[in-house]
Amino acid sequence: MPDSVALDSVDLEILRLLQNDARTTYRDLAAAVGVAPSTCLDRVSRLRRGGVILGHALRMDPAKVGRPLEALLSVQVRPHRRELIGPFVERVRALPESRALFHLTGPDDYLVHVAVAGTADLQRLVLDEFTSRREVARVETRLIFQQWTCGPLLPPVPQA
Amino acid sequence: MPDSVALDSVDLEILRLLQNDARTTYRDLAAAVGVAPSTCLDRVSRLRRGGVILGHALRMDPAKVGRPLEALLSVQVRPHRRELIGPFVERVRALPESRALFHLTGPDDYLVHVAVAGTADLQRLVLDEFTSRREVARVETRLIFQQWTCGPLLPPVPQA
DNA sequence: TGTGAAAATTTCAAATG
DNA sequence: CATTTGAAATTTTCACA
Repeated sequence: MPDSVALDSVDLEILRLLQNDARTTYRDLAAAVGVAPSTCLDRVSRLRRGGVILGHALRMDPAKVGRPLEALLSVQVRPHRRELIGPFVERVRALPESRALFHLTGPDDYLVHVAVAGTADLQRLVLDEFTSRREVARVETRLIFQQWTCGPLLPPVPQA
Repeated sequence: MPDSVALDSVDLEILRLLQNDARTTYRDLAAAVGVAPSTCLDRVSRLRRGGVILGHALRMDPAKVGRPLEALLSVQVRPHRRELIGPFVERVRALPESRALFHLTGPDDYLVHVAVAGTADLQRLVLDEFTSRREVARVETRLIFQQWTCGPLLPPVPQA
């Protein structure tokens, strides 16, 4: 599978519309883009097969399911070797509190985005699932006041 | 709209399945959960109206659209006053490179998740869109080696 | 890529327990 | 009164032009 995929203006417009609402019908896509619905189906199938579209995700409000507090945990794993970080990553991913996990450059190796019931739940999570582990050298906790999604992801404009 | 919503086992199972694949049909949901398809439609409509389901998002691979490098930017905005941070947030959200934006506790006020074409593009972004701004006091850049999504978001288990 | 028809799904009103 | 039934409306899907 090639690293990047050739996308024409029809593909780009379809991606833009689907990022706005992933449930847009082929009929509506077709009307907006100016091609036949079956062409939209073909384009979307191609984008899926090409790996441009990875899937469809449900956007949920964590607060509405009893997790009104979100936080980012910066975690140092020491020693930072493969035999330790593999299990660490899988354990973190399996936590019901985890929303996303990043492996980063810099002094803090991992960033974990979590959603919890409150500060007590957050304290329990940090103490029981992170700092109590031998491979976890340090955890820094920052609360999320607010978060925003951003505009559609599109190819960079070629610099002149 | 209430802060949280009463969810029975049917709702929870539907949410779990839809988080796994948001395109699961009502027919398949119904078969898996053990109710009629129309009941699934009713439950999902309710979850949408109740704000539990915020929408359906397309998961895309940034690398496939010419943005193979991702990074997190920690940004200090000084002075941290409403009349400065409102425009800052809107400008950042409108950048084609921005994927997500967080307002955090701690010394770094904002975290910006960006996807760029390469290190040159990242340098341009940091210099032209962040450090050149008067209200931006400091930017710290960390590259993302790898990222993972996590298991389904479900209500916390009541502590005994 | 479009046409048009078949298959599947979504949606809803009425019936059911 | 939430759920199911059953049918209509819509969408998805595909063979062929």
